[in-house]
Amino acid sequence: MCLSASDCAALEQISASVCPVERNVDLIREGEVPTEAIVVLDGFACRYKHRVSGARHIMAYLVPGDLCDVDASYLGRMDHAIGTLSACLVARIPRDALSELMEQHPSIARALRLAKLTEEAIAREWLVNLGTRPAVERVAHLFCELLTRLEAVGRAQEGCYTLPITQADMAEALGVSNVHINRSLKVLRQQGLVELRGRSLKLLNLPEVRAFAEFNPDYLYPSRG
Amino acid sequence: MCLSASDCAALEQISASVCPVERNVDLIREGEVPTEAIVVLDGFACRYKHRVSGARHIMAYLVPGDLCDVDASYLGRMDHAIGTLSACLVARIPRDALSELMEQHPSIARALRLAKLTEEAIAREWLVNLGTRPAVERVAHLFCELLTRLEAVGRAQEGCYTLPITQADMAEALGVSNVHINRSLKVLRQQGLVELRGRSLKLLNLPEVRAFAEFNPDYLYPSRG
DNA sequence: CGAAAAGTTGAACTGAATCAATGCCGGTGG
DNA sequence: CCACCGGCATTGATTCAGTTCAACTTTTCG
Repeated sequence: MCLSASDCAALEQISASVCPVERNVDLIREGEVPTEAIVVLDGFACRYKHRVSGARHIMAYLVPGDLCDVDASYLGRMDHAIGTLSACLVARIPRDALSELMEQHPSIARALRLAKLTEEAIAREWLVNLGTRPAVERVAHLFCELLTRLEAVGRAQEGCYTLPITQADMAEALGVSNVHINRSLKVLRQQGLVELRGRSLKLLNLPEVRAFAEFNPDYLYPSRG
Repeated sequence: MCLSASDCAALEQISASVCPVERNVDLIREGEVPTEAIVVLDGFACRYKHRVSGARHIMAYLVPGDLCDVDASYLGRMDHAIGTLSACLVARIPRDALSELMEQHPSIARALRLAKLTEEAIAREWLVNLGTRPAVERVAHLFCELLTRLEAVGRAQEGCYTLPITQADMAEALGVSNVHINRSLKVLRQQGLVELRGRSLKLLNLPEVRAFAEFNPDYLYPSRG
C-alpha cells in the first residue's frame, strides 16, 4: 500500500506477467518458497491460515496497490497462504527484477519499506480490534480502515467504495461467525452509519462512524512526523 | 529475537547505555518520534495501545534478546507505546551506531531482518489466536510460543521458564478478562498440562500441550527453508 | 429457468464478562 | 515481631455477547 499512481505505473510496466485470477484461488500456498513478489492491481486478496478443523482465519486483506513478500529473498517456506477473495488482477515480479527496480528507483524502495511498516501497523491495529472491541465496532473499524486505504489508491470517494467480499470473508477476518457479522451489519444500517447493498458500501457520516469505531487513521501513515 | 549469544554480546558492547528499568515504565510513548532502538536484555516488556476507555491492549511481548524499532529512521511518530511488564535490563542504541553496526556485521544485519520477519509472523499467529481459539487454548498457545522464544535465548530448559508478568498482563494480550485468564489457568492445571506457581511456569507434557493449543513452532523460524 | 451461493432471521445454548467478595502473600512501619 | 496495607490471585453468581443450528429468502450466474 502507499504506492503513488506513478509508482504503480512503473511497477505495472516492469512486471511482465499481469494476469487475471478467479475468486478463491491461491496465489501462494502455505509451505511454498516464494520466488516472486505479488502485486494486487485489482480486486481483494488476503493472507490466511487454516486451522486443523478446517476453519480459515484471514490475517490481512490485500487491496489494489498492495505488494507482498518483498522480502522473499530472506524467506523460507511461507507460514501462511495468500489467496484471492474476489476476481483479481495480479502482477508477479521476479525477485531479481524487484531488486533492480528498487536500486533504480529509490523512491520506490522507500515506498516499499514504508508499505511494510504500514502493514505491520495494520496487523497491530487488527490485534486491538480483535482483542478489545465487540463485533459491531470491529466491523465499523474495518470499514473505516478500508476506506482510508482505498482512498489512498483512488478507489473510494466520499465514503463510498466497492467491497467485493462476502460476509463470511469478513467473519473470518474479524473472528466472529458469519451469522453475527450479518447481525452487526444490520445494526450499523439501523444506526444510519452505513449503507451496504450488494457490493457497494457507503459510510454515511464519516466522523460519526469513526467515533463509533474509535478509528484514528494515523497508523496508516507511518511516515508522517 | 533470533539473535545468537555472540550477536547479543556485540550488541551489548556497542550500546553505551545499559540501564535497569522498573516494572510498568514506558520506554517509548505513543506519539513520540523514536531516536534509538531498544534491546531488552532481561525481563519482559510489551508493545501496547490504550483505548479511550483506558483499557490497554498488548500487541506483542518483548523478551530478552528482542530488539525493536530498527526502522526508526523511517518512522515518524509511534502509533503505539512500549513499556515494561517486569523489572527489565534495557539497552538503547542510537540509530547511527546501529546503522554502523549493521554495516560492519552483515550477520547482525541479516539477523535483524530475520528478527523483523519473525515478529511479523508472531503478530499473524496472534491474530489467529485471538480470532479463532477459545481462551484456554489461547493461553496454552502463548505458553508454547514463549517457551520456544525463550529457549532460543537460553532462558528456558525442559519446558520451564520464568514468566514475570501478572495474569492481568496476559489478559490484556489475549483479549479476555483477567478473571477468565485465572479460570483458564485452573483448567490447564487440572488437565495436567502446566504447572504454574508464582512466576515459574512448567509445561508438563510438551507434545500434549502443543497438540492442545494446535501449536506449530515453524512460524518462529522464517529462515528455515 | 434452475441451481448454488450468499444473505437473513429465529431460537436455544454457551463461553466469557462483570460484579463482588474473599484469600493470599510480601513489604513496611510501628 | 506483628499488624496492617496494597496488589495479585481465586472463587461464586449473574448477565450478556456471540455461537450454533436450522429454516427460509434473495441474489447470482450458468
